[in-house]
Amino acid sequence: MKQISESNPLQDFFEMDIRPYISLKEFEPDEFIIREGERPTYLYYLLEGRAKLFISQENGSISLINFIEAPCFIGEMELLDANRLPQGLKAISTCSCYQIDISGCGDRILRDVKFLRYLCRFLSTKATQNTDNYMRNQSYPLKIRLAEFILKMAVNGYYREPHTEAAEFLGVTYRHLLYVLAQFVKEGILEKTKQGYEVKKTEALRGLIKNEVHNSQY
Amino acid sequence: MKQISESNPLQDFFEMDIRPYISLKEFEPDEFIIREGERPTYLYYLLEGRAKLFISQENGSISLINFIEAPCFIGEMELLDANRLPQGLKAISTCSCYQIDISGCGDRILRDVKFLRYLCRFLSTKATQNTDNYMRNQSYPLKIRLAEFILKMAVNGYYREPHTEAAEFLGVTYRHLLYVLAQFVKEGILEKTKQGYEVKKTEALRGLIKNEVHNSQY
DNA sequence: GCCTCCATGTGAGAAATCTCATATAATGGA
DNA sequence: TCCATTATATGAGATTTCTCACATGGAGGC
Repeated sequence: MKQISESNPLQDFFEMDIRPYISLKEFEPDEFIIREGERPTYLYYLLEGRAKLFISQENGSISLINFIEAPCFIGEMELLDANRLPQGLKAISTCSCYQIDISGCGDRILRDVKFLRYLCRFLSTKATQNTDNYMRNQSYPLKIRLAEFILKMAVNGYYREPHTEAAEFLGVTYRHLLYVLAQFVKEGILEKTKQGYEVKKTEALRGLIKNEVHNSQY
Repeated sequence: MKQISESNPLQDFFEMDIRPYISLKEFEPDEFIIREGERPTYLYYLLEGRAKLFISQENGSISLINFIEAPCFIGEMELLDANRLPQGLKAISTCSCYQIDISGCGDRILRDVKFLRYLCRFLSTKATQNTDNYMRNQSYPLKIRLAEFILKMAVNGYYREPHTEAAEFLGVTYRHLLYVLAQFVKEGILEKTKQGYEVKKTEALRGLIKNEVHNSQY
């Protein structure tokens, strides 16, 4: 955790001098960036890496609900709305972030017009992208969505998500997920090992996605 | 279009005095609130009514992409980002709005901390809701999603969306949409007339949705 | 009027997905 | 250790949804 002193790209998002509050922070794969229900003491800006958002249901089970991809802010919702209960966020790959100590400057950030404007633009752009994404995705068969999912979740060439979690996220039954995974294994795209499913043909997965996207332009 | 002079609920969202720029405006069903590609001259706040968001594809066809429901701002994305090309928005039911003349105060609004903060909170809450909604929906069979869709789209008890548009929005084939609509007719939930499908059993549609939501809590 | 285009509508078989039943590890308490 | 719970795994039949083929009707251009 070293201090940033010189010019910093993050400074572009603010009118105030944010640099005194910034430090660098890395999270290892599977490490929690934010624990569910625990109010974060930092506002993060994810420079590199992927993370997954969780929420736990009334019945106690945990659900994967979304992905976070660099570059973007993390924890801005909790900063904006003190009443919102934070969702859990866990690193997929190594995540390097700037962390901004909001205990020192949270109220000033919330009066920084440049930052608020940037955030509004970012959030509305993301909303549009999310909608597009949902619309595009909903008509694809599991084979395609699973291909995307595996590529997003794989670390060092290995896919090792719990099937129950994946099935819920993908909106299909456990049974059917297993069925399609078995197809991938039969086609030699995946190989089952003790460390998880090894991705043998990344290109085949990418191909599935690309073809489907293009076919849908009818 | 009458002037608002006394206290106004919209004022709560702003630090500046917004009242001089506000007027009331009503849109009839099927009337465009924003035409695609045409930069709106007002920021709207929808008080009552429902509207649908459109976008036209590269190939010239038009796609329904989302719903807007009161109360919420309309046109805030275009205000925030002058480069964004506006999506089309059409009233489903009668929509009453406040309209804020941004030619007179757009730059002041964009420096209004209270407004920007409200908008950030609103956008992030909406993003969360959208995600939840999408997650919940994706696993439902068409029967359920169509029930919701019909309830949202019906005006005065009549559903009359073009099937091509509806099928695309719901992410199913035209063929299958027709099949499920025919089921609804057979069950006496809908009745086909020259003015569109008449909704005969609103409660049956609501029941479909509710049951499915509850069943999914396993 | 005639032609084209597109939305509407129907049938039949195939593919995707679900339900249910059942069995075997793996995991976490008591 | 043993038990209870949960994740993993597979089979078989039912339901949902898709594909494709084809027919009809309306709207606009000429």
